Amino acid sequence: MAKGRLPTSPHDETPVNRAGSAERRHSSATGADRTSAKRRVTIREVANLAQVSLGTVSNVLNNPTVVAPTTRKRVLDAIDSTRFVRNTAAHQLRAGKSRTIGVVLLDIANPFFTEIVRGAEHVLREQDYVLMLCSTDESAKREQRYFRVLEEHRVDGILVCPVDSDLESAVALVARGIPTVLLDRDGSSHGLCSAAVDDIRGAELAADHLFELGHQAIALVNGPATIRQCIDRKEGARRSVKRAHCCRSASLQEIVVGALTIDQGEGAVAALLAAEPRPSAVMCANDLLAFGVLRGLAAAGVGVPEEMAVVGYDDVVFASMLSPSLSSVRQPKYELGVAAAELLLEEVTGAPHEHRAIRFEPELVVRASSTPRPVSAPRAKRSRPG
Amino acid sequence: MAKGRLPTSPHDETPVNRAGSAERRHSSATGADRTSAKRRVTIREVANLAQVSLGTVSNVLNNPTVVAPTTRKRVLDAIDSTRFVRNTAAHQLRAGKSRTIGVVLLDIANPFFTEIVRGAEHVLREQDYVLMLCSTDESAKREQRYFRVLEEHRVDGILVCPVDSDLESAVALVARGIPTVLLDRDGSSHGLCSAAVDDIRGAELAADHLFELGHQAIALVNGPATIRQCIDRKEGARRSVKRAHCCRSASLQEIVVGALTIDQGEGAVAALLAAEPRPSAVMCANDLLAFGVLRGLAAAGVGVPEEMAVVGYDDVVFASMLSPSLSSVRQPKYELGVAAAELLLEEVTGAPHEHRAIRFEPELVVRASSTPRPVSAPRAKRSRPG
DNA sequence: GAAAAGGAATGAATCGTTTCAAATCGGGCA
DNA sequence: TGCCCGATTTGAAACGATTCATTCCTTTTC
Repeated sequence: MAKGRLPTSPHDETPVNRAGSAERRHSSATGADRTSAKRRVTIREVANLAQVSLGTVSNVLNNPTVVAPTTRKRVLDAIDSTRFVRNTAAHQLRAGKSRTIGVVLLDIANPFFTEIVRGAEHVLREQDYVLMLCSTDESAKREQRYFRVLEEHRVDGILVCPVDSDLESAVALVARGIPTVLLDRDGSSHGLCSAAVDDIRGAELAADHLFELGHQAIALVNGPATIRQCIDRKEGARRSVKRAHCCRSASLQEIVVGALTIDQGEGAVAALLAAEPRPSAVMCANDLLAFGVLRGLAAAGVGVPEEMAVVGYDDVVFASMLSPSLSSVRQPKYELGVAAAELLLEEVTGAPHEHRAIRFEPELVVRASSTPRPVSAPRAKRSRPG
Repeated sequence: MAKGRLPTSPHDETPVNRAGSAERRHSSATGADRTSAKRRVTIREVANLAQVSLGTVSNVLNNPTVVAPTTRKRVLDAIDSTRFVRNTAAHQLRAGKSRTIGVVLLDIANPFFTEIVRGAEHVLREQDYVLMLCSTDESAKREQRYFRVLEEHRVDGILVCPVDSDLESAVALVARGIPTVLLDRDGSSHGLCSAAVDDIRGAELAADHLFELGHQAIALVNGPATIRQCIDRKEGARRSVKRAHCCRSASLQEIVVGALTIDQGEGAVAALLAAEPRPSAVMCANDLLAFGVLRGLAAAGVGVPEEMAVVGYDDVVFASMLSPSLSSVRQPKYELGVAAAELLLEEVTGAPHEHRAIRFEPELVVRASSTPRPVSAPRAKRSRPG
């Protein structure tokens, strides 16, 4: 059944001299535990032991107040001594709620998304929901498959950062009756709930910053134009160029890569350095791309920021620790997750609720990678205020 | 229902001037879509439309070969036109399999774990399993709660990196009949399946490296002694010290922090600099701690590696990009996830199977943070071979 | 032409809960 | 004593699939 071949990691393309592995078999036999897997305790056995009916046990579980205290205690004792564990599948089948939320995002290895997940998880855990986490790696096909699986599981709702810029896939979910909230993407145009950051504004901040530093030719290392964030960030940069152009020569070149990853960023450096006119500054559609660009520039011996200024997007936690530390557009990641989860919870619980789009403001954090040549700079200070 | 208060992120302790958020309400009403949520299509409706019995539809779904081609086509068409989506809860209730795997790990924001998850997900997705991802943040209580929830959901199996060093919690799972495989932790002593890396050996590599560079007093910034990895890595360091001690003066000081995070690492720097004798090198129980230590040292104006050499553990993808780039003990993360998932799959599918412990070898990657003062070093080269 | 064989399709029973109308109980009141 | 009422408890009917012993047809064989 299990394939013998190890799939190789897309994140570790050059598996140098892969460390060998050793196996150690234990003595314990296989069938033994499997057959001994005692049948699961059901509510019925609890009822028998406690000398009550099925309905009463169910009430103790779901409506404790309606059952007499002495009976309740008897039932609870029986639950303890039988080690009863409620079967969610049966519960769900009858009651129609699964207490499960699907979370579908672009890349689980991106710290930006894990921070969002933390926020969402915090809110949902308190209400006893559990998360089904799915990473699409920006593949629409895989997104489709995950939606299908989540629907089969009858999740109570879905938080999604969609792959495609048209919101069709998300709209389809809602049409099928699944409460859905967009993550990091505005849904007001399609009447969807969402928690997002103004990406156009964020990109404007980044580009304005570069133009203010005196750069004239800047490049944008961008992801696929199917992804909304990429479209918006390009639009923001374009607006900034237009404004800057009125008072001086300003140009924007776009370098499009296949995915928002470190490796793709590194791969973009060749094109970046070959561009005409050669840009003196580059902004990236996200931090992972910027990390890759920094790595590529270092390998090519191009000094940052002296020969090339770099600005990222997301301000993931590692951005401040790079060499050189990376200027970036900060998004309130954790709060984004919290807001989206609360919105979804409203829909799921059927609380009075209007669909709405929560929008956060981005904030530019300037660090060494775009700081005008400090020549004999003191040791880079922590850039985080406070 | 939803709390008004935003929970604050444990990863973002100083929420400077939190960006405000704006809401925009859409016109679409609330009740409307909720009520219009058409009842779900069942297998029965499909049967009616296709003019066959329930059993036949079920067979088309699960045993396509036993039903005649023309009938099969009729049923498949009916499934399409009714947009039927199988209800996993009902399936699970009767068939006893949930096609769901629980993954319980210490910290979802740690790139080390996300890379493991990628590996596991790759294997499990191919077999149509979906992951329930849970992050314990090193809290035994939360781990307990997650185990409970996963058991209620009748997951087919669990991949877990346990919080406590005694493997009680994991053993208990197995005793309750839930196939369980340990992640990044050897289970042979308790007859559990596991995929792990030899942490004692890894720590020895790191410490040996420092002693070979001529350091005599080294420190270990370590996490809670409840966590197995921390215990083993300390043991490895201790063995190395003992060996080094025979030919010269060698000492090891341990600084214990509360969790394996960047912030905790930064917080450990004060103790590190106050230690007597003052260490000239420090190894950390994982990379996130090392990141924090680097940040703290930079803030304190201590030069790395001249005044203090630093070595991390895990070699997460960002380690090579820091300032200075971080020496670290590499673990085959992705492969770890793959191996664990394949092991679990064996148990779950009931394939002939002995419990066994797969063990990978760690590998030291030396970078700038511990490279003997290169004085006028050329621009740091990519440290990754290849 | 009857019997046997085997391929397809059937549908009632079942999985473990929740739900809800009906039965039961125990006083309080006339 | 008899009746009524509210508080508890009961148990059968869902929920939506899967299973499997049967039934129903055709063919094949003798």
